Amino acid sequence: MPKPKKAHPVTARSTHGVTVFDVAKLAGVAPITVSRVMNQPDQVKESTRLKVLRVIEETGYVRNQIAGSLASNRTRLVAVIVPMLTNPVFSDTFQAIASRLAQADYQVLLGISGYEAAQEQELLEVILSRRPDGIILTGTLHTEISRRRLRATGIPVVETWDMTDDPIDMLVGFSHETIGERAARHLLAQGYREFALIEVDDPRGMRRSDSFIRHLARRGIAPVDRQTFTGLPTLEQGRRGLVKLLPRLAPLAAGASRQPLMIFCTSDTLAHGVLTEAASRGIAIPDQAGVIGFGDMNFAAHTFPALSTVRIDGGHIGRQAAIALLERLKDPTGARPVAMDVGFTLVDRASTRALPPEE
Amino acid sequence: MPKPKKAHPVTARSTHGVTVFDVAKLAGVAPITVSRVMNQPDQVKESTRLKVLRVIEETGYVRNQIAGSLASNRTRLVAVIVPMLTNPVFSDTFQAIASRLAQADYQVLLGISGYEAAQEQELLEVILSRRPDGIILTGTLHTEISRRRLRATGIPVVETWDMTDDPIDMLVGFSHETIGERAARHLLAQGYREFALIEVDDPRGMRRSDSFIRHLARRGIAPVDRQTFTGLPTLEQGRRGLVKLLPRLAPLAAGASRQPLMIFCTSDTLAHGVLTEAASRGIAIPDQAGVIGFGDMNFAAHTFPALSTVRIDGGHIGRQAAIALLERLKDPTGARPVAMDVGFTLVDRASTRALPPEE
DNA sequence: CTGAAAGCGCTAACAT
DNA sequence: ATGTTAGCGCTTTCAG
Repeated sequence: MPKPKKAHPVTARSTHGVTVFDVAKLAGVAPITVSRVMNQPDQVKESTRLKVLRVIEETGYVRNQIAGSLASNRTRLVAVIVPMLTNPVFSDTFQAIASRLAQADYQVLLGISGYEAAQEQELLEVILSRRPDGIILTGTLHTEISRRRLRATGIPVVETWDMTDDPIDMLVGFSHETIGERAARHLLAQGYREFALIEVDDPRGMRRSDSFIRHLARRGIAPVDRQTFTGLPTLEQGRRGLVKLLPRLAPLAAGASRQPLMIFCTSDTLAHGVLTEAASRGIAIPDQAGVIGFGDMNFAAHTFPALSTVRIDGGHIGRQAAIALLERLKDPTGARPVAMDVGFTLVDRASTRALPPEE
Repeated sequence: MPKPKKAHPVTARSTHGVTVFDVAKLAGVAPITVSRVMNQPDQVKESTRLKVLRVIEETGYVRNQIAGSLASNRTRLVAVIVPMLTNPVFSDTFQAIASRLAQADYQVLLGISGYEAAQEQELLEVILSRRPDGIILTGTLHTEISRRRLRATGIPVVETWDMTDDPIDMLVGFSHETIGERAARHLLAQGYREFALIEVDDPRGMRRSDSFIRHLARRGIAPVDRQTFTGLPTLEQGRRGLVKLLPRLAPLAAGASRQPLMIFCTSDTLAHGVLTEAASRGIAIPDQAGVIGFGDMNFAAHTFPALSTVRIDGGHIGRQAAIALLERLKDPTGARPVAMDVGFTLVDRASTRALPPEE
């Protein structure tokens, strides 16, 4: 007598669940046919398909994707690493990615890196062990080990929120350098001639700053007063930044006629702090000083005065990243390189203004 | 001659990767020992452990959690379903959950329900097929099928952002009814005697509204002018809501002395719309009308005037939910029921004020 | 269009 | 402290 299989002993091994074998037996077909009903329904005759579907319904069978993934070597899982979800620009990106991928029956595995390349590397280790079909990263600043590992796996990767000449694989973002330069051009065109800068020591933001200053220097404006803080940007730092810049504003307070100072902040949060401190000190924005931020966070339009800023469309980045990845997953062989610049928008609100031409 | 195993043929079946067998052979141990080095390092003698770790390092072995999960029937995956990530309160909750779980070596699988119980049910299907070790849901409004399925699986479930007498399993949230009542009490104590309500047809928000009105009625104040809109709350709806309430404000505009109208909004976004419309019409807040919102979204403190509201600490909910789940996962047998009310805070800002006692 | 056989890579259970 | 055996539940491959 052959030993009975599927005895469902109560151990950690068994899930007591209905399996394809159970469904197959009840439907009078082979397990593989049940599998086909779920994965390639077109290849199954309608009558058989309906029969199987009815049994699935009756038994309450829930497929086991774990087993399926192991056998097929595809997980329908995409891992997304984001620095921080409490920043609305990233949650927009993430939501867009998840929505677009869900439409194509992919699920999203989240990792939060906290802006740390080292933490990202650890996350990647865990993530790779789950064999995602694709990976979407934020930024292009990864450890060399991360880059090597990712390239070695051959898993499609999309880097977002930045541009680089040496992407791991695909790329959807914008150029921090271009933002710095375009902002400088724009503010010069508006008539500003005096500049200061408030930033935190985030490398991406500093690339905007550097580019901003570089362009000003080319136009003969240097040096720029640069207040650099440490860590994630806070309102408090913006306030302190303005306090440090007070000497630059003093001459006007004394009645001397002069151009307003333009304060370039690498984050809306810092800029918001500047506005707050200015209000508390009776410094008139934009008359005594102009302020521009970065991100167009949801409060930017509602500060007083409303904040001029650089808008990044996080949702758009997410959608494009998802689309690029899906394209590749659909046709892994036709791997054209993807490097999409989604650009940005300079948003003029009340915290800056066009100045009358100089005498 | 025995047929050779592990020939790594180039097919969809093989991943060409290093496996535990390869590592085991090179380290001169059995595969299970390699497994133990990764999962129960304490059970392996230090010398063997180091030997195995070195081989792992040298070969660049990346473990396959898919296979591990199938064999051990544990995935170290927690599924989280959120209505919408672009709402900061939910991204706070989600981030807190992901961070806390990551500390305990669990990864997070995201699902976005778009506030739809039907969509949630479909998501659940996909999610259950991945056999998560735990599930965290937003709200308690699920389809009956979802509830049954979840109970049937025996997977630990945490419902959040609400209270109910009949949870699926664990519960971490607050009572919408209590909020309505407490808000009514508070505003009555401040001296308000006339009330209106702007809401959207979200069931959770309407439970706050109903409770608010019920309490006012008990104090002899009825009926309350109730403006109900459809869909997700927008600033625009708030503006239109105030327009509809203009007749209630007219007598005061005509010079008659009377109490300001108190406008209870089920969302900060609606309340913000009211403030915006009021500003554009020269209606004085809080003198002619008081406004209170819900959520304490990040703009609430920065509107003009600053918005009074009901604060929910989304991060706290997320952390507590994660902790409750981890506790259960650590000791599945000692399953005490969890039903934690995290409460809320009434935040008084400039859009409401204590009125002088009536004559 | 359907099926039989053979794993995918790992770990539970039971030795030793 | 380590090893042997036997799957976990599905899908690829190769035949009909």
